[in-house]
Amino acid sequence: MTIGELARRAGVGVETVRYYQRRKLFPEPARSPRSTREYQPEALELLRFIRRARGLGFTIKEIERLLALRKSRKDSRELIAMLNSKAADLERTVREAQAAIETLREIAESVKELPPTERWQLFIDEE
Amino acid sequence: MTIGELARRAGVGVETVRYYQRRKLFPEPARSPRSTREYQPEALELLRFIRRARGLGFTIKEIERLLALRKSRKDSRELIAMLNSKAADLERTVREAQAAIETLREIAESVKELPPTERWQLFIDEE
DNA sequence: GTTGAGTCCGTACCGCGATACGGAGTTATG
DNA sequence: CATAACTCCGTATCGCGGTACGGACTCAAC
Repeated sequence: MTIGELARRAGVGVETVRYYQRRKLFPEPARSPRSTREYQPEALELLRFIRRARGLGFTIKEIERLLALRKSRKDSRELIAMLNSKAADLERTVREAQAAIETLREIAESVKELPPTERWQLFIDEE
Repeated sequence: MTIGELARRAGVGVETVRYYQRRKLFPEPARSPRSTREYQPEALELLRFIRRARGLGFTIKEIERLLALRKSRKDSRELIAMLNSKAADLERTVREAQAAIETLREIAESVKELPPTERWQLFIDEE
């Protein structure tokens, strides 16, 4: 598989694959005689893994760790810890976003009732 | 008020205030004879407004627009539209985060039951 | 035989929001 | 009168995750 085909099948850009390789997320594959990268099917799996993990909110640094765990095939404790901790991060994100949504709705409601001069006070956060 | 006092009272860093001024979010105040910035109380209000808007998820570009609206004291339609649109963005964020949380929980569950070799398949996103 | 698509490489740049640095000047306190 | 605490300014750097560029190459189809 060439880099273009790999990227297309994994749903990422060619430059992204090269970027992951620079970041050492992704091993440099063997080269063909004409020096183009030759990917094995496992590379596609790996790239999909990365894409999925990104989609779940893992950073590249965290994915490095996930990949190391995957390779070492040790016990699953750390993996489970990472999954739970990421879920907890996202719970916090959700709570914060929900609080912001509520505030936005409140402001929107009040704006309708207030004259232009007072309207903007709503935005001002004391403390 | 000096920049340091302003920043402290608004809960941001001195460099952040200077940054906002560079970005034209925040007007350059008058200067004292010794060339330090002299802020009026309104500056504190303004900075708190900005901090609040940031906390609600508005980008600096969006805040520029909010500030323009605030200044122009026109009707509130655009303001309300921005509030609703930001709330909608956040709703999407919430939904995405919740979906990710669910997936993470599912993976965590399944990981416990699977041998090391199959454990990682869970992560791989087809398509 | 040339056009187009793909690939190679290094490096630069993007958006976002800050944050840090360093050398110089001013002011209050001891 | 010196030490600390501010402030000034321009510019550089950070973290994050890419994305783009440009010149050179190989290859298949027409």
